[in-house]
Amino acid sequence: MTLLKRSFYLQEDVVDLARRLLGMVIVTGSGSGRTSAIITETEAYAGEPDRASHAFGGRRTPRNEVMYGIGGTAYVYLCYGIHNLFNVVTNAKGIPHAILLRAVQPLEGMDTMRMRRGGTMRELCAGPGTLTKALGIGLHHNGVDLVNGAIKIEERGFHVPDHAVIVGPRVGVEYAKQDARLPYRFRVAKDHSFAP
DNA sequence: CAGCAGATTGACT
DNA sequence: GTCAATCTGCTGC
Repeated sequence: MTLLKRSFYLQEDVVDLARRLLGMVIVTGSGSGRTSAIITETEAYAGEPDRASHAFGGRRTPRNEVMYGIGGTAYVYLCYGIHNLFNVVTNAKGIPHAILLRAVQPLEGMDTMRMRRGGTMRELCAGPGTLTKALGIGLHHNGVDLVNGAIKIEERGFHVPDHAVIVGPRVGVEYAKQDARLPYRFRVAKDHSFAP
């Protein structure tokens, strides 16, 4: 297994990076609270020109400030006042690209995840708000370094072939007018099984 | 400063 | 299917 390097996150094509994050493994916590999961659904947010992005038109607020930081940083924000959503910031400092994680597949620490989710019998990590809860990601992780911090993303050889990838428009961005239907959402087909 | 919509979820009719 | 929960930031008075 290989920790993704800074150079991975500094690449310019955020849509291509969103596709390539599929099959990567996100690791959080430590000791008995260690949890990891395979990334199975992502969405790209392409910075200032993208009407669906928090950084559209160069918008800069306390909330989205870390989007303007260097690639390889975590952007965690509160959505609907309730849910923590986790994004990977990409590209060079000053370019607010980000990739939202919408779903992951539990790999290690499922008992811990279930506890964090309040013992629910539902899917543990099937949405952007639930996966952060299962992985123990909160607002205190906003701005943490993914290359050398409390959250890591690793390449473990879970290859996702193109035929197993479903590409489509992003969810919940109907307000974004002409950008609402861009094919920036990537997800692994449900029947795909990961084999290293 | 009030009102409202939002990269959502889960409980209830 | 409907709706409440409840924080951030934008719009308009």
